[in-house]
Amino acid sequence: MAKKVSIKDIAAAAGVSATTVSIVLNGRAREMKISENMASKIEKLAEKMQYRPNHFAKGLRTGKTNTIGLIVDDISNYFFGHLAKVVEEEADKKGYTVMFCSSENNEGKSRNILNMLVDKHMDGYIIAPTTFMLPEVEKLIDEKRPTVLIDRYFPDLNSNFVTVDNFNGSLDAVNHLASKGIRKIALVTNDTDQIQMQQRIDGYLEGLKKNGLAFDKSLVKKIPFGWPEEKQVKELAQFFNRQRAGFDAVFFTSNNLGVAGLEAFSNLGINVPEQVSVICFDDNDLFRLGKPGITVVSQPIKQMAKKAVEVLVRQIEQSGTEPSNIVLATQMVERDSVLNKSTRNH
Amino acid sequence: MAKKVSIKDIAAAAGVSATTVSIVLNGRAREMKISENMASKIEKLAEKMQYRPNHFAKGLRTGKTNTIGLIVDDISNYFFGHLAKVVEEEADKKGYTVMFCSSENNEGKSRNILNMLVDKHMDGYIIAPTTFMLPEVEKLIDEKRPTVLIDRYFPDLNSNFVTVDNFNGSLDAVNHLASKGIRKIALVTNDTDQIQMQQRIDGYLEGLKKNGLAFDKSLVKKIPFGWPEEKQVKELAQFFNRQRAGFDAVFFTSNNLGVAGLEAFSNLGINVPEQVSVICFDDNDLFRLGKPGITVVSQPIKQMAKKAVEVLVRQIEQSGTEPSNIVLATQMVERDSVLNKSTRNH
DNA sequence: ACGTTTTACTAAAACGATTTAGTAACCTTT
DNA sequence: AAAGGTTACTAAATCGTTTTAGTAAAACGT
Repeated sequence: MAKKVSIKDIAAAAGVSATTVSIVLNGRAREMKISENMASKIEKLAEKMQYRPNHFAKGLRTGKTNTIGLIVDDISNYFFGHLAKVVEEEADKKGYTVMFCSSENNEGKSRNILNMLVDKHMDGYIIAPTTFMLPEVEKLIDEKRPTVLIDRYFPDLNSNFVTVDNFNGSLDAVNHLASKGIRKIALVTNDTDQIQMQQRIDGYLEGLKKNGLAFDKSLVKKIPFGWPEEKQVKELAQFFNRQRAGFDAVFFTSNNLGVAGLEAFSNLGINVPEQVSVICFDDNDLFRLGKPGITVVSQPIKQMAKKAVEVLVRQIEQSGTEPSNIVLATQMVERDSVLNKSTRNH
Repeated sequence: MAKKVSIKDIAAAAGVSATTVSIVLNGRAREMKISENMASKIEKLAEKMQYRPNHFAKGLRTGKTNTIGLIVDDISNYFFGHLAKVVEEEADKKGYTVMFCSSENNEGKSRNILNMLVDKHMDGYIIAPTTFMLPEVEKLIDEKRPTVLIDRYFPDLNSNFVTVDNFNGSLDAVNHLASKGIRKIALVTNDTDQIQMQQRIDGYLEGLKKNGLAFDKSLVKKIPFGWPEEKQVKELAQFFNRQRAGFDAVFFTSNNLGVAGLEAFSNLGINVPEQVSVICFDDNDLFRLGKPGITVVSQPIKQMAKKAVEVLVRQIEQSGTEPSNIVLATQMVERDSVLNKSTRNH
């Protein structure tokens, strides 16, 4: 059971003090006027003795962990899973590991998670914040801890964030539907008051207005966040069934709502796009490869993650930079879920 | 800028020594004969002063982090994403957070990751090991670090693991196809020598044999692991095109191969199941909700994750338990991707 | 050849907890 | 009332680093 080698063991082996070893292994040999000979001797010894610095001791002195905390709603969600992957990749490139937690959009859990991460001294935080987290996030920023919000943000909080242009994305979607002669567009969204959802709804409203379409409250369905999928499907099936004649298209504001919606249509025997057109904010494998392909407003996930890590690491390594507010463009990806009605209408 | 409160601050406020405070806050007051009065006074003070123990100092003394490391191939993959989610949930219930890394089935990265995690003193490890990781995993176990392998394992290594019955899952798949009168079954798998893939292949082979079907080497396609999806699709399209007449069904040994395969069929204009039947090991949203629904051998992801955490935490908290080898059953989920040919043949 | 600078290091404190080895003061017991 | 036990604490060491404040010896400038 080879005992862990410490800096002292190396010091003893090299016949010098721990200080010298520490200096050399932190690459400050030149700066601290340690002789070339001694430096390379120590480096070789460290290598040979398989020295690995003790993370706790180092952290205790320096406060650094080389770890960033990532908080998302749900790691198993297509969007967040892919986000997380790129965050991890990019972080790794810059020498950081990532600790992730799912908030499940749950008040208690959101808070606990953040406290836990702070206790564990993350060097920085990338957070898709739930609305409950406002006080905690505020505190984080007050305390000058490097933080980047992602996917959504708090309008009244001056923080780093990376989002997409939700408003124009939704507007594009409605314009697209309208351009195909569709006039009755239902909206399926969730009941969180997260800003990105609000913006998507606003985009929808603006789209209706711009295209001279009436807003019909009965065509808006809000699904409580966090419901299990089957429950969402049931609820949507009921809604669709009740409003059957009332709409020609449905705009879903998130990819998991879209999935539930498609399942509901399938259960009801409603065909897409023959009986109803569908468009969804955010993409996934099902939309891309399923039959029919679902037309979506796709988000540049990779870019979002990359930017977030970039901004965060910059902030970690040279604090005091101004908050970056990054808003990326979405992209409409036309597939087969929207039927052209304009021939009929015009 | 409120300075962090330490145990000493509380000690000072309570007029006692740091020792006493430490004892009380670790719940050992009774055991150590600290008076009720003093104990509750200290607890109240800790609360009021918002004391949070320093993770590094604690770790330095005790070696514990309350963190478990999770290594998967790719967190954005449906299977691993869902696995990770449940791991996180279960770990959270038991007071642990999880740090995750994607190995990307890459030799260098696999090793680095594991070293990094060990450096950061995870209390335990849940690993979907790449074959390269054998030496590292061996070392982990030698050093008595709590470790559970998941999804796959090393046959020659006596370790905890949680897998599914890959052999019988595949056998079921082939039996199912055969029962529908299908006789020419192609196999699409990857080129890793991970045991779960090997077992799935073995199950396929056994299935052929049991059903009196000839093994045709030209109907087996191995896709190099880690190729970008488009490349996989191209390669598969080529393969399918070349062997067009040679097979009636394809058995995919993993869910991402299945996705690529469906895309290839779609690109070639080949219809499932009219022109080719499809069955896949492992499920996802596309298979479940796409048209046609894909018949799959589904894995009990939740259960796997739960078991893994359970076994790991047991090992962490009372070391010296015998390794658990847990093999869970798979389940065939019949959908619409397999055409019944038996009426024609018999 | 004298004072100053530079070189090449080191001793000890500090980070914030836990743990070991005590020790007064009080309480029993005989 | 002396011996022994219990109660309710504490001082100091320790974990493994980094950092501050040195110091002896060599080199340099004049």
